[in-house]
Amino acid sequence: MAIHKKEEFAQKEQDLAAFAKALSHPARIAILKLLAQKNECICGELVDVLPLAQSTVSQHLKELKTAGLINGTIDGPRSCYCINWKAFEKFNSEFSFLFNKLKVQNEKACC
Amino acid sequence: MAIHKKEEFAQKEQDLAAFAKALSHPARIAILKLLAQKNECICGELVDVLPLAQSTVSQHLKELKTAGLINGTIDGPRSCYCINWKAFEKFNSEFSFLFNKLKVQNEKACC
DNA sequence: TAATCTAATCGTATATTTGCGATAAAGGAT
DNA sequence: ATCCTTTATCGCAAATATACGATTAGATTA
Repeated sequence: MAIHKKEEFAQKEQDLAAFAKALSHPARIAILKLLAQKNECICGELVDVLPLAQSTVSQHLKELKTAGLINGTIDGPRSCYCINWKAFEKFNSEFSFLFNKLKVQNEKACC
Repeated sequence: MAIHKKEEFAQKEQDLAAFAKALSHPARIAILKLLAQKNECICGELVDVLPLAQSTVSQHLKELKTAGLINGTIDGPRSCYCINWKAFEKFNSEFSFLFNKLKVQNEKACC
């Protein structure tokens, strides 16, 4: 892939794609589910539950954090994570908007 | 990546991840938008609008089709595409379900 | 201070994705 | 039958993603 083409698309399309990309691995879906099953931040624990090495889990967490889907705070020698609802809702509504818009415009889709 | 780890996660998590993966490139988001702006199937046209070579567009279409997000029919020497609403709605509602479920369980998220 | 514990980062190997040009396949036009 | 048009596929190169062990960094404990 000699040339980057992603930049040539609209910013909104890039943002949606980046959001989807963050969700595009089962490990990251699983992490989000685990973060949701607790009503407090999770410090560690993820490595024990997931079938992955500590470094790999840390890498997935970093990706989710970079994408803005989770927050991480340092608590002594640990790191605690929870879902960033604001960003999450934002992207969810953007997706819903796209999907609903598509649906309305295409009720008589052909094939 | 010597070993495949994706298979060790729950099927539902794999399905959601696969859906997100299909949406994880701006070109594919753009294709879906273009398919939605017409009330009929698009035969060609996509290559003229997108900043990509014909073979690359064809490849993205194949990925969307493999993921089940679009339908394709052959019309003489052309191929026509439109969105597969059934699959699209299914995944959308699954995502919404996941997100809403998370939201309800986590109204007092901490960080 | 030294030992320990947790988590991030580094280095590396391998797999996958992205992109293009070239080619093939298949129907329509001359 | 021969050309043309359209689209899929092949083959390749380069970039990214995935995963792990080893190491580092930072804080708590003995």
